[in-house]
Amino acid sequence: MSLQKPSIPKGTRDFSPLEMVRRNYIFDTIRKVFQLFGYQPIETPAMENLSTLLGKYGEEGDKLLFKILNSGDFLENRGWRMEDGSRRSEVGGRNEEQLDYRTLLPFITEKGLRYDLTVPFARYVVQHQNEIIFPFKRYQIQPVWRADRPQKGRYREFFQCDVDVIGSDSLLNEVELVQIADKVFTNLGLKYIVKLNNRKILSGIAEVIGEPGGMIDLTITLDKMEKTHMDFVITELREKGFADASIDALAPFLNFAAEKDLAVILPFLKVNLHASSIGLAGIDEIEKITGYLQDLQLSGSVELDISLARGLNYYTGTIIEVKAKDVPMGSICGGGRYDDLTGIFGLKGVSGVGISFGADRIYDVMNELNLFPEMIAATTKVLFVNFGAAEEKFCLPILSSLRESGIPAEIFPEAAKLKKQLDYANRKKIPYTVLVGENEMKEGMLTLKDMQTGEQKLMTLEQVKEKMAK
RNA sequence: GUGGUCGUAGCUCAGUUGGUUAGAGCGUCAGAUUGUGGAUCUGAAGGUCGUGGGUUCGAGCCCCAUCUUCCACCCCA
Repeated sequence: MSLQKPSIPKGTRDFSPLEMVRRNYIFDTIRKVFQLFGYQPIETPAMENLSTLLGKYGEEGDKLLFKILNSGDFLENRGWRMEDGSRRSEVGGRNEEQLDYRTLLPFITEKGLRYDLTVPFARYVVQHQNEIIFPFKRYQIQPVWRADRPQKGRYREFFQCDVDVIGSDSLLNEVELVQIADKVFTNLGLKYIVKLNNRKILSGIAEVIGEPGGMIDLTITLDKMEKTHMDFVITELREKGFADASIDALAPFLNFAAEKDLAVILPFLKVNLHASSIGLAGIDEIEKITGYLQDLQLSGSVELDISLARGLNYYTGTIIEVKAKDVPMGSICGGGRYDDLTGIFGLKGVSGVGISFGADRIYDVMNELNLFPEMIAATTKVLFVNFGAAEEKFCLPILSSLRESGIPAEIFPEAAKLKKQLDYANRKKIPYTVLVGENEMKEGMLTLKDMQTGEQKLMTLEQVKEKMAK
């Protein structure tokens, strides 16, 4: 026993072989679908400059950024450590006591771990704009980090699988993203619901009720409709400073928040948002998208949910969220359109839209519903039992030959007791073992043992290969 | 960040009102059994009871702090 117990940071996890096999199954499924729709892979660094990250996710997002401490003795360099103990600071000419977190921050950290894949992607697009073929369809599967407090379906390190297309306004892209989600979840055997909304509709509602500047506050609160209820929403809006008249004007929308029938809610919105051109534009977009989707065979349902606000601050148009059926879990996939994310980095007028699959939540949902196929545990097909040095030498070329034929094979690395070696095969669920001792070597034959039935037979290498190939 | 919750052997968990040397099952290792496994039997190893303080003659048990787990809020995949 070591002196101190090792551990890993809060909200992070190790993945053991069984978990990895299952996670790879999810990643492979997703990756295949992305490629099927013509998307290309990229990767970006785990860390970005804080200037890239800060201010893109809202105030809350900034707090959840993992920041990386500068290397070197930055205290010494800033003159914060004085010989006489006076510890005066050169930062903005302020005293130690006047220093707060925000003032200090830029001096001790300038890098952070990525918070999502969309913002680094926008940065990437701007930096590589001359080599990119637009519209650029890319996918990216990498971990992201958030300094959140862990809970159900929430980790501090988790994988996102992003697909985005940038450089095209077409709503065809939105339609395609829904199709991608459909294909991924259908292939994984997951039942799902796609929820759609549009920031322009939300903006229109804010405008119509007389709170044009309150869109963000409104949407965040509206999003709680599903979890809580109307009274809660009204109370919270009042706390956020919405006028009574505005809240009264909002009431009809709240009443329709639960309405899922497009034939009912679309006409309702058209009437009630007629005074807002932006709101009407949003309705129009939703109508076009759902119009296309009607003709496609999707395995899940698609709904317009005007209480859906999810997504980060940079979304400007369509908002997409996918929830798993039959399991209480946050969204397992989400995204939307962002009209000017690259604008912040100096490339104006380029619109993008994308969604992100939460691999870890998908894993949790599939685990809970027992949706992982049994077969994917298979690794080694045949184990060569080790009887000693002479036998090892005899077996190695045979092993190579098997591997050449694409049969995963291994030899036990020590001439341990047979019991131990067979036990190893059992525990690793290796279906066959090969026993080669003096007799077999003399005859140039192999004894193949079926670990399930216990049956064993003397055969040639070719016969073994034939049997393994099945 | 706020509120609650959990932590005893590798794993799952007992542990009485605060009382001598902290237990069980599973797993591991060794042997019964030196080329035939999954079974059975025998034996062994394995613990600063999350960590640090405190109360007490005495703490796994009570108090405080801290870390971790899980859950809710905020927010989000």
